[in-house]
Amino acid sequence: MVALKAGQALSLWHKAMLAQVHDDAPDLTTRQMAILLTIYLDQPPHTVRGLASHLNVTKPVITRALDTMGIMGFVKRRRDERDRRNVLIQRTVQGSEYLENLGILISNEADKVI
Amino acid sequence: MVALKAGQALSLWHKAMLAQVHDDAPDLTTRQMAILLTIYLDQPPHTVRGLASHLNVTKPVITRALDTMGIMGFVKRRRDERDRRNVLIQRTVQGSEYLENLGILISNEADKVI
DNA sequence: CAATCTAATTACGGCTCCGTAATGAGCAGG
DNA sequence: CCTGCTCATTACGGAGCCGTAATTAGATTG
Repeated sequence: MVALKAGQALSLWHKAMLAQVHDDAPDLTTRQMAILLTIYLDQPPHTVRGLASHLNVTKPVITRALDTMGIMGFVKRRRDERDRRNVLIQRTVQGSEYLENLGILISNEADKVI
Repeated sequence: MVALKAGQALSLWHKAMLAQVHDDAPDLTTRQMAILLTIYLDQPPHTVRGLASHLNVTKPVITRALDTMGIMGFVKRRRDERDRRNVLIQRTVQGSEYLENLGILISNEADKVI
């Protein structure tokens, strides 16, 4: 992977967005997507507070996003037994597959950008 | 620009999403972003009907997105004088700057992906 | 020139998200 | 134990987007 110029970056972004819109897959909001990717790409453990501070949003935003993505089956919650105030957010098979497909999709579109 | 593997693509996507969330710039929905990019990257003329068919969404979706992005100053409308039923969607300086910055942002993040 | 077709918009009811503020539950120190 | 603190969630009113259906305005055809 070498330099991606601004124009090519926009073109890639365009294709990826179009693919997302065309897919009638559930489309997450920008915040939800950022949260999901953080959960899957950054080192655990993940807590509501940690995610809120990392993304610089309020905690209810995280709670609601976890609710929504929990229903979608992309994440699940577990109580931290060492400090039961904490909630640990965990990955799921379904979430992994969703992101894997997304990665492939973007990668494929990148190949089409000269 | 050469091969972008799925994992790298996800990482890039992640960073771009995080940057979008951190910026308190107005964050567009996926559909709005797809519409805006189509207007700026594809050949004009652009009409409501054409955009709706290109993105495979209903016309009110386009109308509403144009309303919102019009208020933001990212696009403007003009009547087609040859067939006054049509509305031609046009670019603005502000919209160009917005997308230019977005392209640079993504490009910069791409540089950080090994 | 009336009937018909087409483009875009508006209307409407429903759903989701937002931010702020209040609430519930668990830990910790005196 | 009880007071204070922290973590997460819920409550609430407001705003935006959705899809379907109706509406407005302009073109077209016989």
